[in-house]
Amino acid sequence: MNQDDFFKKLTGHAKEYGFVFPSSEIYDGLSAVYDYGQNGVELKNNIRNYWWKAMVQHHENIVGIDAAIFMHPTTWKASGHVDAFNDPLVDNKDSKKRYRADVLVEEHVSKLEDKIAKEVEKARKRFGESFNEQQFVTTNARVLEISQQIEDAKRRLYGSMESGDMAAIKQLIEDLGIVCPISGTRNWTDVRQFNLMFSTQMGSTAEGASEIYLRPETAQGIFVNYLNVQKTGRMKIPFGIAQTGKAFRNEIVARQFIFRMREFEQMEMQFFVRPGEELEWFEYWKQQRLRWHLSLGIPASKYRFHDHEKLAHYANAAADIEFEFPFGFKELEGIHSRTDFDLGAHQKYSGKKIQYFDPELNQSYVPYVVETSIGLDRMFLAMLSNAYTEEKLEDGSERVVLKLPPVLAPVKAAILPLVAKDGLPEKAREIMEALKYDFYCQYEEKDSIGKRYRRHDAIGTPLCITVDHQTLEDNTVTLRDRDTMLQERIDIAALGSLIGQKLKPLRV
RNA sequence: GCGGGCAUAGCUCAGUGGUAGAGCAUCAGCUUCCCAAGCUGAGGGCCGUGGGUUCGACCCCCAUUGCCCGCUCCA
Repeated sequence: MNQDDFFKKLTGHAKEYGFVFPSSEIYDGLSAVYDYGQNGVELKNNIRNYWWKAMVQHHENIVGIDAAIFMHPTTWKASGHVDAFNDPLVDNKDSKKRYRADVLVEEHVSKLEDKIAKEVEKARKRFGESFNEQQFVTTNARVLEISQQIEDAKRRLYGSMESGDMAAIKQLIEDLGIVCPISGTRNWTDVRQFNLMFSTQMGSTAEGASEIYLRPETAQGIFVNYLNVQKTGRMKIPFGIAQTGKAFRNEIVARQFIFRMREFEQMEMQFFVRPGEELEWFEYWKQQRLRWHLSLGIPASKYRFHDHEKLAHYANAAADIEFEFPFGFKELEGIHSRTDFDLGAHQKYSGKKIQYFDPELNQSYVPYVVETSIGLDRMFLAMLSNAYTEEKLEDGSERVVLKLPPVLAPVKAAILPLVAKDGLPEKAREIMEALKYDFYCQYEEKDSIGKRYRRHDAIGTPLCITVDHQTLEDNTVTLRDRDTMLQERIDIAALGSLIGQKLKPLRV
């Protein structure tokens, strides 16, 4: 099956079985927004819980918070999002390629700088030993002319960026004679600005209202609460603060199902460390986070690290954990060494001293931060796509089964009377009552037993408990395994511990 | 956002310028009872939305929305 067909089947399955619905579908949907259905919300909650337990409850030095989505506007000045998330974009009408307008200008500038370097090299050869580079670049007419062009271009670019004058940037591109590397033409569209942050108004009247943003990342909620948590929790460095929650980005292109949505959920942990030790911790968390993934029993070949060459404005090291989605290896989780950029910026903008007194070193410093940040929706998609399996059975029939890690499966056990009479439903209800406080179980008596098995295969229920006539005689039931379809007869009293056993994560 | 494709029942799809079909699914009854069984019956669609051409449009034309495929960024 090719990637396209597989992905279509996967999204179809997700909808048909109540995992993911297009948002507001009866109104034709809302682009790149999706809703989680009755089974989807269980899977999503289970992933979030599994992460929360591993990060917060299994680490004595990590605590959680739940910060608001609305934050003071200055937060986003300090974080750099107001500036860095404003990309001026321009299309070449002939090649249909899209470029960042500022990058086009900067690349042009670096070409000019190369030209100067070449002039200098030529001159060095010509003058030999007596060559004075400083004197050459300040006097040579050609070099001076190019330098002047560079100066002009930079001044105009940064001036226009600062004032948000998109027309001026387009004029600059035209004046510099920049051509598209693909088509070689100067046939550009207008430069348009895309702010990746959603904004809304806080305050009841339009006049008195102030513009605030919906957070584009949850991390800042942790940074602005650093002092609160450190003091009230008496946290000692190194320590971490974790948070899960919604974030919003007005993506230019948002597609690929729930992989890239405008509203999405992050699971982040910011780990505060001594300056100078951040790269060791960066390595530690890279390995630790991969272990978390592998503990779910997904093959290691599905994961790989991708180290960033180009770093964001706040990072001094960055790596992704990539997962092999149906459409190839894509970023699932990011691990970033964010230095003291964020806390330093908030210290500056807020005027509050954000420092930690380290008794061992007997000195104060702004802590460095190592971030682990995973997309919950992406993890959901990773688990769903890895689990989706179409099997041909020996009798020639087919079944579709979601081989989800049992700990993540929406329903842990289905409780099924073999037939809906002879007192079997009553017995099955008794078992349901006994188990439902520990595990999410579903009772079903409609349709043939085979059909019910297949229905639960399709939503990934790891175990089916079937009550038959023998149950009434000796209190045993059959326990069917989702993956092997094998059944064993066991005592009702043993059900709880057997299900519990099935849900234990791997030790990795 | 730009270019290309698609849009008919819950799902997968047929279909013709003259009032809409199949299989599966759903519901009811009967039958069967350990891996999507059978029989009978029922419900369900202003053919994505809005315009236009036409005596008449699901079909032709235009626009719009959504989805899929490419282009750039990110969790």
